[in-house]
Amino acid sequence: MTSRQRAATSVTLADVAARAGVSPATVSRVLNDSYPVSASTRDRVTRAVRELKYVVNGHARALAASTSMVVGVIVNDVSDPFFSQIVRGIQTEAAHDGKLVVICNTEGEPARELSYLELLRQQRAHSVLLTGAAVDDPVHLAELAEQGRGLLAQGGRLVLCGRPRLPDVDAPAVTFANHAGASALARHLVELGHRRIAYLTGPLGRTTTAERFAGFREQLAAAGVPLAPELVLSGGFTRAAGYDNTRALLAAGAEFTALVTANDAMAFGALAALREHGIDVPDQVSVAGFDDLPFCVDSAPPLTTVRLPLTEAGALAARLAAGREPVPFGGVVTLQGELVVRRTVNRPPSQPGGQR
Amino acid sequence: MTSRQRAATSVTLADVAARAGVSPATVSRVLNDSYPVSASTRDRVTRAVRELKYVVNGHARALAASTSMVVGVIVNDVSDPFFSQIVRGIQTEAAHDGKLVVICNTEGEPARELSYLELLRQQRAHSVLLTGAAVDDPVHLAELAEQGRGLLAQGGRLVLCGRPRLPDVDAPAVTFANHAGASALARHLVELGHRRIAYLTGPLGRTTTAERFAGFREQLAAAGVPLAPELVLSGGFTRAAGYDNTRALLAAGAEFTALVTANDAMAFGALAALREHGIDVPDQVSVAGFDDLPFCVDSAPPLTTVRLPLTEAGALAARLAAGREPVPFGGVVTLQGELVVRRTVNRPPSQPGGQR
DNA sequence: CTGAAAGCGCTTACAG
DNA sequence: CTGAAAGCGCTTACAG
Repeated sequence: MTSRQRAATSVTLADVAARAGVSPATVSRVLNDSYPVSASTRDRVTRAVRELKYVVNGHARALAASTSMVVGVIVNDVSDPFFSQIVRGIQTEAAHDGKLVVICNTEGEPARELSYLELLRQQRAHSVLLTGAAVDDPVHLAELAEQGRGLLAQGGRLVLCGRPRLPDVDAPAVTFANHAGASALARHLVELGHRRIAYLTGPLGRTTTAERFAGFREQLAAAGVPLAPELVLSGGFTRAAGYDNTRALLAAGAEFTALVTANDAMAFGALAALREHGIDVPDQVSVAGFDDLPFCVDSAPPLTTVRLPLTEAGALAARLAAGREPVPFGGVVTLQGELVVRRTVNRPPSQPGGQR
Repeated sequence: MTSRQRAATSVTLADVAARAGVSPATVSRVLNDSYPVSASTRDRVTRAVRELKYVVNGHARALAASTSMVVGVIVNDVSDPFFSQIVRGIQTEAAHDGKLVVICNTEGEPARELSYLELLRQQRAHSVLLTGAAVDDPVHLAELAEQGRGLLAQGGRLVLCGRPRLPDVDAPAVTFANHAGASALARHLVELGHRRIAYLTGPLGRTTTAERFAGFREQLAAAGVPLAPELVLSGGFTRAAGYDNTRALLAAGAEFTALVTANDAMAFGALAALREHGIDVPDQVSVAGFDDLPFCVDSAPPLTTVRLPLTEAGALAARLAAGREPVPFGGVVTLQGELVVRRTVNRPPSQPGGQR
C-alpha cells in the first residue's frame, strides 16, 4: 500500500498460466504459436487470456526474445508534405510487418539526428530510416556513421532515404535523381527561350541543395545560357524562404523571365510574392518547383515541377530495412524524377525588359 | 557459433561494471543519476561507458523500472495535413519530455484503431492520443472504451483529440468547436445574400461530419434560409470526394451560389471541378472550407475557411497526457475556430439563375 | 505435447 | 557512497 500505492498492476503470463492450469511456457507457446500445443490446452489458454484480458508485455518479450517491433524514422518535420508522404509509404510497409513506426522530428538540427539515433538504439529498434537531405559537414557525418555502425552491430538495420550512403557504413540508400530532374527542368526552360533565369537554391551545405543546383547549372552551361550570380539566392526549404527571396529579387530590381526554386514549398512562396507585385505567372515570369507535392495541382496557377516518387521511396526504404527487398548492387537505388508541366511555365515575354 | 551465429552481441551494463571495477548497481545509479555517487566512481563509470560505447537497453530498463518512453498517436493518415499538423504539435511536446512518438495510421478503418490500441498497450505506452473524428457506431465505441479502460488500468494515459470523450472512460478530450465554426461560416454567407447553398458533408456517421453539418444547418434555419436536400451530398474527407461531388452537383444541373465543404481538402477538389466547368470563384459561386490547412493561402483562389488550432490541439493533448496540463472540469477542453475570410467568397451574382 | 529452470539486461529496496 | 540479491515478465533450450 505504501511502496506501490498507485502502481498499476497488470495481469501477467503467470496469471494466465495459473488460471488455465498450465505452465507459463505453455502459455507462451500458444501466444506465439511457436510450438505444437494440443487443442484442448490451447483452448483453456485462450479462454484464460480472454477472461483475464491479458495483454503481453512487449518489453519483457523483446528482452527475452531480443526482437523489436519498432521502426524508427528520422525526419526534419512530419508536417512538411515532403516528409509526410515518405512517412506514409513507410507506415504502410511497417503495418504489413506488424511493426510500429516511431517518428523523430529533428527540425533540421543535425545534433538531433544523432540523439534520436541513440534513443532508437536504446529501444533496440528493428531498423531506422534516415530521411531528407544530409548536411555535408564531415564531422557530423562521421558521428552519424559511428552511430550507424553501432546500430548495425546491435543487430539493427539502417537505410538512408533521400540522401547518400554514409561513409563506411553497410547501409543501403534510396536516393532521388535530383541532378537529372533539375537538368530536365533547365532544358525545358531553355527550349522555351528563357535566358534570364533566377534560382533559389534552398539551404547551403545540404546534399539535395547541391545536387539540384548542380544539375540545373550544368544544363544551363551546356546550353550556353549564363546563370547570373545576382539571380541565385539561398535560404531554407520553406515557403517563407521562397517568398522572402523572391521579394528580395524584386526589390533589387532583378530582371528575369523565369524563376526556379529547389522545391515546391519555396515555389508557393515565390508565386505569392510575384502575385503581390502584380506580376503575372506565367505570362511575365515562369515559375517551377521540385518534388510535386500533392498540392501542386491546386496552387495558383498549378505548378510545373519535377515529380518525385516520395511515397514509393519510403515504402522501398522500409522494405529494404525489413529485408523484403534485395539490396541492389552498390547499395543504392536511385529513383528517377519526372518533369510535370502544368501552368506556371510559358515562353518568355517577347518585349525586352524581362518581367516588367 | 551454431546457436548464435548471427546473434548481435551488445555490451551490457555488466560489462561496463566490470570495466569500471564497480557493481552493476552503481553503474545504473550513475546512468540514471538517481543516487549520489562519488565523483571518482562516476568518472570511472562514464569513461567505461564511453570506451565500451555502451547503449542502455530500453526494454530491460522499461521492464525493471516499469517506465515507458513511447507516446502513441492514432491517426487516419499522417500524410493528411490535418493530422500531420496535430502530430507536429504532439511531437514537439513529446520531445520536451524525452518521449518517442509512435504513429499509427488507421487509414480510416475503425478496426485498426482497436488493433493499434492493443499494440500500444503491449508496448506499455506511456500514453496514447486518439485523434480525428470518431465513428459513432456504439459497438465500436464500446470496444474502444474497453481498450481504453485497459490502458488506464495498466497505468497508461489516454487523451482524445478532435473527438468526444469515450463513455465511462476517465480520459480527457481536446475538441474543436465545430458547431460554432460552421455556424459562423453559415452566417457569413447568409449576410452576403446567399440563399442557394450547397453543402458537402464528409463521411456519414462521424462526429466531425455531424457537428459541422448541424452547426451549418441550424444557423441557416435560424436565418430562415432553406437548405435544399438535393444540394447536400456526402462522401469522404478527401479532395477526390470534393471534386466528384461538385461534378455530380454540376452534372445534375443544381443551382447554387455558394458551396461549402466540411473540410479544406474537399474544397480544393471543389475549386478544381468548378474551374474545369468554367465557373468563376467567387464571382459566380462562392466556396468555403474548414480547418485552414497551411496551403489554403496558396490555392486558386485563396480559400475562405474556418481556422482550427491544429498544432496547438496536438500539443495540448500531449501535455494533458504528460500530466503537465491540469485536466479541465468535465474533462474536455474545446478549442474555438475562427472564420478566415480570403478570396473564395463573394456576394452572390445578382442576375437570376445562380452560377450559370 | 508439456514443464522446470535459466536467462534476457536492467532497477531498487535492503544492508552496510 | 556502494554492493549483493531479488525481481520485472517474458522465451527457449533442455528434459521428459
